[in-house]
Amino acid sequence: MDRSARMHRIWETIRDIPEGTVASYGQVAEIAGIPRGARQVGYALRNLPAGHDVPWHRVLQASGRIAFPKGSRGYREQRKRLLEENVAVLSGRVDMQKYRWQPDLDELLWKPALAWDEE
DNA sequence: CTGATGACTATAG
DNA sequence: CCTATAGCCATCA
Repeated sequence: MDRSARMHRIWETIRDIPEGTVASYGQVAEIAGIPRGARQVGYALRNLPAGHDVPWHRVLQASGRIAFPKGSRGYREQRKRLLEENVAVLSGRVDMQKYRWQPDLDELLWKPALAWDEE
């Protein structure tokens, strides 16, 4: 699997995160079929093409914190987008227990199945 | 090839 | 809560 395919797979996975829910970088990586690939998820997001429709703001650190430095432009933008879809952000943090995305069994099985074909 | 980097994570103090 | 540390791993210079 090359760099481009991996990034596309990550972006696709993030597109599946429903409005009003969130996921951690590590969770996105696992679902995308890239174990221990949290940093690669960060890399893929950093390289989003212009005009994308990827809901990047629904991806947070495992602790529920926004990855951008507090007060930075990205931080403010992400916080704003989360609040817009009713996800509470208190002190730069989201309650993961409450908002964590829980994929259907369908997605958990179907997605990895696609990954196997491309090895 | 080698070392530095980072939208990460878990653990310890 | 915060800093430090150690793993992690694809990219990049």
